[in-house]
Amino acid sequence: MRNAQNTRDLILKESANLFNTQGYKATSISDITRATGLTKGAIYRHFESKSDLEQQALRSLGKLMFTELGYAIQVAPTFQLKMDATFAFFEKYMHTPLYEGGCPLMNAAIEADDTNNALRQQTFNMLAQLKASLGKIVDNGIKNGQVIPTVDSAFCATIFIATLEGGIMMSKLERNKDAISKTIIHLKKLVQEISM
Amino acid sequence: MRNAQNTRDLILKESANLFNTQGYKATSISDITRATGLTKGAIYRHFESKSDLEQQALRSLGKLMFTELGYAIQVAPTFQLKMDATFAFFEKYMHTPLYEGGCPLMNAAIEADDTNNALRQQTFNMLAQLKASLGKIVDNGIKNGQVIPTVDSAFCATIFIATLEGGIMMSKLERNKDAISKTIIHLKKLVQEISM
DNA sequence: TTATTTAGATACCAATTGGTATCTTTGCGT
DNA sequence: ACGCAAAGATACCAATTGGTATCTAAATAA
Repeated sequence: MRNAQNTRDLILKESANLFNTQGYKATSISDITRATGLTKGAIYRHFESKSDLEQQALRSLGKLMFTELGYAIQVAPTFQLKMDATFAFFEKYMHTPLYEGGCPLMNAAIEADDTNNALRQQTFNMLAQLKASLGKIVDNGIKNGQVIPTVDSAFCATIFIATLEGGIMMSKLERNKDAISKTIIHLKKLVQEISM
Repeated sequence: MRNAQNTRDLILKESANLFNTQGYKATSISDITRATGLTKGAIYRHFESKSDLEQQALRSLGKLMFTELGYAIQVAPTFQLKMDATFAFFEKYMHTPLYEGGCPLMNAAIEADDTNNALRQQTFNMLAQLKASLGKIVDNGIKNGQVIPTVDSAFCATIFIATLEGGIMMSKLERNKDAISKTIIHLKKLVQEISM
């Protein structure tokens, strides 16, 4: 055929981009036809409904994010370097973003109210995964004698995520790296404090 | 007449509520007629366009926020108590919110892309005002010998805002106070560190 | 080469969007 | 009591929404 997999990927990629920049509700099927050069018929052949497409698009954004971040963390050998890699990943949202429109987790979290429970649930899971990832870095740091043993890994993970996400939000609004850079400087100090 | 000011206030209040919970683009004029019990005719008599209403609604949310926060800060006598009041204000988003839907600054910041420049500009100004407010607390703290003089007030303000906003986002998504509470504990430690 | 499956295009649908023109009602000043 | 201006209701508009039924074209299997 005209390669179903390729067009599916194209739809997913373009719609994910639009959803993450304009918002899920605010992006129409027509927007997606324009971005892909396809027609409605093609889109509805590959996806059951707009809601289905939204969920799959967010899933693909999440996969992209966790793949990239996970790799960056994995290749860094020590606790401090793993944290540096994490910070670098989030700072990248400003100059060479993996996807446009900022952090898909935050975007979906803000938009997905009670009217879009599927999206909310998915975003909730993304956050849980991110917390687990960062928590594990700290826990491994403790195991490896790089982090003070009394440190609360879940607490740290929450602080890291909240601060970074808030920094991205501010930097996106102000259209410069100032806020995210400051938050990272602050978090690096925190990393120092819990290191041994 | 049927009290123009009252209906204007009603429209503003209900639309602000809807905008802040569902989003600006996602809230239709019909939603607002339903919430107010008025008709389109009434709404378009008081507001030029939906965009006009959006801006005025955000302005009223901002005013509400800064009035409440400003007062809480003002009545607190010392640096540390002013910061405590600020934290308490943000923590309140979870149990007895001043308005539904979380922080209007963050909501508008995430939604207002390049397609809604009026809203973006306004949100930008709100953030600047918040940064100035918190920065001033620190600066006054320095003047009054309550904060270490070498502390960078703009830096602190950015950290405070980013961390709090990120915490609110997480807590709203997780539907419990865990994240915001943790971020506040963390920020209080920071306050301690810069105090003298 | 031909038949069959299937990817994608076209043309439609009712419902909803933001917005407007017009009509009715209400309350105030006289 | 009455007239008038303002407040709000009603009825419409074209454009767009998500979604579907149908049609055409392309690729594979025979």
